[in-house]
Amino acid sequence: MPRFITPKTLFGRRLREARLRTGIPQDQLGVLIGIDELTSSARISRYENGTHEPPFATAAKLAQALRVPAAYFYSDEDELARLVLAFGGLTPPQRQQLLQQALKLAEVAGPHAEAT
Amino acid sequence: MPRFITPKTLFGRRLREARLRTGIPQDQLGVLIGIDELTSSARISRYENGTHEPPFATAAKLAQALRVPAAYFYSDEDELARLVLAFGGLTPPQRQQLLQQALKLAEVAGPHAEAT
DNA sequence: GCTTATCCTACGTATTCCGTAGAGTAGCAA
DNA sequence: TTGCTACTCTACGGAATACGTAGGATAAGC
Repeated sequence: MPRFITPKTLFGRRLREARLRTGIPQDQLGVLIGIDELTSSARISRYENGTHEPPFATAAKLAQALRVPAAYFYSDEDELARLVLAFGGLTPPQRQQLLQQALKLAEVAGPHAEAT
Repeated sequence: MPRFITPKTLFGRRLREARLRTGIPQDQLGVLIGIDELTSSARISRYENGTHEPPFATAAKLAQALRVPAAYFYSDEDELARLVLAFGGLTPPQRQQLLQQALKLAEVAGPHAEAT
């Protein structure tokens, strides 16, 4: 069996990206979110490879463990993924500032676009 | 039975928010993503109320129908949700610009934060 | 070769979702 | 009031999916 299967899902790709950034193995990540050490590697592996898709509650725990917003795992476009990631590293006032910038750009783009 | 149950999940809350913004009923939304008209209201209702959680493929279709990034449904913080929403309404160059702004802010915030 | 660390997967069980069918609520008109 | 329509919710059983278990596969280092 191959050492690394290419993720078949967006979720799997993002999860692996985030996990490898931190450098921790699959089983350790599983334990971090409360999975029994015996089964944790299997679970994470299936998430990353895309054979199984976890419920959101699990995704949220993974996000917390990896220090990324949960929405990161579901960001289809890479630019959006990076934006979400950056947002997660900002202080509250910086987040406000970034949001204001986004809203201003959206106004110019087209008021028909959803930007409540 | 009450006319509107308060969503028990983040996904349900966001989905209802997005759907009501467009003003279309549950069954129409379901049909838009290819669900049979007979069953579509039931499905959407369960998603919104949080009794069931759809697979991501379904969430992606809903996002497309409602013209929001799929990540919007999984954005836990309201500010992030609005940011993602705004991003969805931008042109490619504007997205680039917004991302650059975010990365610059992230640098100042703390280089230890993940902002690759 | 052996050992260790890491990742993958087949099997059966458990959990969750889906389609069906129908009921509850609100609004409006006659 | 009654009836009609639009919209939303939910119980049930069958279908689909995830989970726990156990063990196999690969790569690196000794």
